[in-house]
Amino acid sequence: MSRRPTLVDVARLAGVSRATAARAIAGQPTVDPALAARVEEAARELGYTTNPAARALRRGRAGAVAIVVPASDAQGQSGPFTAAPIRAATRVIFDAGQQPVLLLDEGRDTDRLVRHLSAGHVDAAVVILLYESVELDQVLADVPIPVAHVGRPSSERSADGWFVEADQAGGGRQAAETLLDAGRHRLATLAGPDHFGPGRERLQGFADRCREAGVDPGPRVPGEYELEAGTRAAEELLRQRPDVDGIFATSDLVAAGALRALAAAGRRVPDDVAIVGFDDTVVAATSDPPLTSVRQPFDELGTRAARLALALLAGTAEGPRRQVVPTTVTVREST
Amino acid sequence: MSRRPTLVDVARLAGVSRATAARAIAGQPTVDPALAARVEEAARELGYTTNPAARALRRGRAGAVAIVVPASDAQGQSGPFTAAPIRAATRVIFDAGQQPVLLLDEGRDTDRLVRHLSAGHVDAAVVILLYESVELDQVLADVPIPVAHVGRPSSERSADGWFVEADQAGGGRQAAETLLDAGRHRLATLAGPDHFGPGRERLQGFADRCREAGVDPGPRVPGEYELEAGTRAAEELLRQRPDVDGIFATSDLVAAGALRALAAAGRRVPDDVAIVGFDDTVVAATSDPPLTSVRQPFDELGTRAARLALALLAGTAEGPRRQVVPTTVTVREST
DNA sequence: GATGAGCGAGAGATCGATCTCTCGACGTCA
DNA sequence: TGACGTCGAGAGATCGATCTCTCGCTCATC
Repeated sequence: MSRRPTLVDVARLAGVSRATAARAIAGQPTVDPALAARVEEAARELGYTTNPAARALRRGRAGAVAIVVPASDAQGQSGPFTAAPIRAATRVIFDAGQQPVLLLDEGRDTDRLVRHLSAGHVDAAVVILLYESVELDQVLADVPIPVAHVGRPSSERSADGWFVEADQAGGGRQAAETLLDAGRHRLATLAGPDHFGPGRERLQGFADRCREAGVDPGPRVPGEYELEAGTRAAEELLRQRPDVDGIFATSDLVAAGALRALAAAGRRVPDDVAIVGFDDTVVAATSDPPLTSVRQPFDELGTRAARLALALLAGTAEGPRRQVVPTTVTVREST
Repeated sequence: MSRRPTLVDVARLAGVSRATAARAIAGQPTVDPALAARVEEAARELGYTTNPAARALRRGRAGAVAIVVPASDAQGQSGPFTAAPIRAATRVIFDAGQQPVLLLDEGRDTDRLVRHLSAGHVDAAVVILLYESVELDQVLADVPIPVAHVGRPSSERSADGWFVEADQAGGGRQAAETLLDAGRHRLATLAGPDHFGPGRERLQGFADRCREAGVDPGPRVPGEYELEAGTRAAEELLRQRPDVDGIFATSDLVAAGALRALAAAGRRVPDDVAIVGFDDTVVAATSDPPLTSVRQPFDELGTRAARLALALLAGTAEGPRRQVVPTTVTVREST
């Protein structure tokens, strides 16, 4: 019979009691080194591994941490954005000896998610709020386990939660600096939808930095975060400000769309017009010319949020309840 | 005190024994309906949920299924390819009442992965082999839990495993048909690296279909799956076969790169040259013009593999050990 | 030489659900 | 009316690790 060996088997083989075997394996100091060695040897010989379920039951901890992700558009936008923090968080959680459990927030049926998080399946959660996921943080406020969020609180109600987010305004400032450093002064911005808070902050940061430099941030043309929308917005922009020489698009897709309008209008990039995108996605790398883009530190966000969740679980969390991580600029050929 | 309610609490409140309460909650038929109602009422009142650890211990099942993913290039290629099957598998596993546990295969330290899969943390595994992950299927052959793979066996040794894969050759055939239907007969292919088996099959399928139609599949220009490589390969192709009017690129990135070479050479797409990509990634959607591309059924693969893993666990798996799922063609403006 | 401190190890209890075994009650049939 | 069968429900055992409590031994000190 090939039943999995238990601690009893190890103890028997080593000629000690269960308690001693447990102590030896846990590495507790109150064990005679000779006995500990015997136990370890026995464990190795039997191929013993501790039964996670038994440990979980006794300890009252599941030994698992959830990663909650918006499931909305698997193919579309959020894919590239959520993949990085998911992987980073998974790595941290696994390295901490916990099971990373991936949970999808399907939008509808949030109840089920909350129930799962409350039922003892996991000890803590990392919640990725980037894009979509409307007010999930509020729903999760009542969950009886520690939660670390990637993204920003959707309202005051979740102000007592823990958050890790990218410095959106700072990213806007970096975009401004990039254009200013390239000697551009006739600027303009291609905005996203107004309801998207982070997008507004990017623009705010951009405008602030421009004004600090004594430069007019220029007109702000609104639109959706889509390629065609970017093309249309850029066409509109060229009508409003034909002499534009520096554009900040708050999304790579919009920037890529804008490139087409510029090419169609006979403007050379970056000679006539420089353009900076946002997010540094594969689209930025593959557009023609490749886009200079502001990169959000998605891995870093995931890593920090996971560490935060583990620290909350251990009761050792410290520092501010909102961490802001700086963005960086990936320079390519559009500036 | 706010200890989580246990079955004992429910039983006491309902005035029955633990055993009866357990039976009632499990929905077993051998319970007086009146008592069952009382138990359910009590459970609801107390907010009882069964303790997963206790259940796992008693049942000898962890109640979790792993999803193993290559961690290699989080930012790069595999991101878009693995995201879809991950999500699909996650959904299926969660809907089956199990915890989806995400595990990264970091390449090095495969031992740790194997140990985790063998230690009782999970009851089964879905392993995503798409791209990279060399021979992971062989390493996992000895894991004592059922494993369902997405992708193909890397050798004969893993022939007794369970696999779900996309019909690569079929995809190549579809690409050929798309070009033939568009009336193109002066064809050529842009290949990937030779060691990449699925890429070879795509070309084989393409060539087979061409020959069936009595058309020469044309020259095959090799290269890497990268944008610049695509440009260079297309330049070479235009030298080899200046009159080409239909190109099959075995990757969207290569196709997108080729578009640049074609544009530079003054060829209009699709008027002068039609081109079909592979994978239907965001690059296909955002290139200029947008690429017609062969789409691999990544969600379907993930869904099927997860269902397979659950079936293997339940002992109800049937059908062939290798399932092949057809690709589809997403028609855009390049053909 | 005796007492106390300190340390290591064993026995038993515990975590909570679930499975098995047993028993009691009721109904049916001879 | 008595014996047997059926069905529902309770008591206890069990899964395996770990925590607590207690005991015994050794060494040091008076």
